Amino acid sequence: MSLSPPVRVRFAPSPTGYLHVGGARTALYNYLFAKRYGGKFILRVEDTDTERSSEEFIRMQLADLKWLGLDWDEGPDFETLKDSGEYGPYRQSQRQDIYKKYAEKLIESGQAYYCFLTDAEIDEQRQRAQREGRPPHVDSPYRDWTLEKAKERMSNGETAVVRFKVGEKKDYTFKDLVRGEVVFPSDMVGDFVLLRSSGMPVYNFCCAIDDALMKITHVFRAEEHLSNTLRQMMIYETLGFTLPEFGHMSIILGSDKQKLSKRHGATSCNEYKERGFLPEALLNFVALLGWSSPDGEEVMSVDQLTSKFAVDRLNSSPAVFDEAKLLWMNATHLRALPNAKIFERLKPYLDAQGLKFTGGPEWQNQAIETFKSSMQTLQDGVGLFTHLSETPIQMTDEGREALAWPTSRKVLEVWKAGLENLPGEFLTEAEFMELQNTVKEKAEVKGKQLFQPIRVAVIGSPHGTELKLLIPLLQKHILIDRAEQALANMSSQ
RNA sequence: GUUCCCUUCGUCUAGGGGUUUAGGACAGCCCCCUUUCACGGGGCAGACACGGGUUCAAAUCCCGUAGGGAACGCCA
Repeated sequence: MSLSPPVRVRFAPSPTGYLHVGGARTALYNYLFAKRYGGKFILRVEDTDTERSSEEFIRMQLADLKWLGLDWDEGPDFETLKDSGEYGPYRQSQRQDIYKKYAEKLIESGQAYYCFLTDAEIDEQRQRAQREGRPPHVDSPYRDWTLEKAKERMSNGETAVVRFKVGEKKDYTFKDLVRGEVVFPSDMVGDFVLLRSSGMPVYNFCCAIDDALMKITHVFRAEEHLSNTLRQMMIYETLGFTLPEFGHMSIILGSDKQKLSKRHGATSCNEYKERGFLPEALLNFVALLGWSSPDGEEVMSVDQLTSKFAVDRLNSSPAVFDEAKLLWMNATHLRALPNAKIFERLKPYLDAQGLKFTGGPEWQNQAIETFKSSMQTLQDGVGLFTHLSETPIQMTDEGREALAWPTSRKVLEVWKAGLENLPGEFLTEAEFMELQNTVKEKAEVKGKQLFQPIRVAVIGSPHGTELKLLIPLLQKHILIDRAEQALANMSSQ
């Protein structure tokens, strides 16, 4: 299916840090919409805030997007930052000539003007307006100055911002794809800044010009931009551009119902990546924050999301980011993967911890098969695989309790002796079962008195993976070392 | 303060006048499976913010109120 004119959507992050999960959702919806209707997904970098933006941040954002698999058709390359696409440059900091040209056009036609108001003056105006119960708009005395007069004042080096001259009061109406008809009275805003005194343009101005010049047909963005739409509509109107369609989705909240922010814990995609979340799970989860599938399905791949995506199922009320559900979503996506794939995904996380394993594909397969039901994240996998490495185990309090049982010493002594008598690098499941039986008879214990001390001597905790599956994954010498260690611990107490 | 947006189980949501004793998912609780922990299976509990209208009929439409959010920046 395709729409005419051809769909062009964009994601326009401002590079002031890692990609936020809210940004990921915005990017995803735009991406899905483009794919669904055979359109183009454009990436534009809104780096006009030179104080907070940096190339480093751009790279971080692009790397996060890349990790999520949300590939863009036009925009900077994620490594070289070199543009591809015919509507570039795609970084606003490199489009200043364009903005300047349009600003001059507006100044010359009297629809914008130079303003010399200082911060202090503006602040005072705002406070007075607040006190008197008026909207805190700037009321510039320079509004009606002639261009000559303003230029004269600037000729001695004084700088000025360029403000848009808001016209006579009227209503601006548009049909929001998510919210339906939205009406803004024009006096909702005062004369707003187009160009900073440094000459650098401001968000609303660039955004309007770029969306128009880049032939963007649909703008899906967060609700916080809803009221910006008014200013952008004014710019579109005076410049004679055709308005794109807008869809403002609800914001994402933290568990305290406040806008999701750092104090809620992880908010950046990168943090979720590091904590071992799968990109497809994170995408699936955020997709459901404000959108639902027509068939009620919840667990979906990006391809399935693409084929089911439609704007009429976008929800306009805010959604709380529930990490418990994300965890479940991640576990579900993880378990759906073939074992070899899971290992492949886990590998970088193991490497990062310096964990090396000599086991081949069959060993890897067995290990994943054994552990996957208790993994929610890849980091859980790291913890589990650590048990299989030479890394010394961490003893839990419960573990110590189990070792303190009167029968535990005998169990471990027999266990260790039995291990030492066995040939080969690894135990087979059958060998383990036999040895466990020997321990049972010689130590005269059964049930948890039998297997919990053994498990503690292997992983440090009485709870965990079934022993007959776990033991064959461990090299015998590691098992012996750990049995010795456990026995040593017992004597020292 | 002004303008705009939002309001269904704890959370994400379905439902958009009668099909609803308001459905599903996560979390919670219980049971089964299980020599532990998980996984898996089954079950229980849990919501239409409030007040007015419109209508034979309202979770659904309208108006208020309350609560939350956004914007009013030389942030985006």
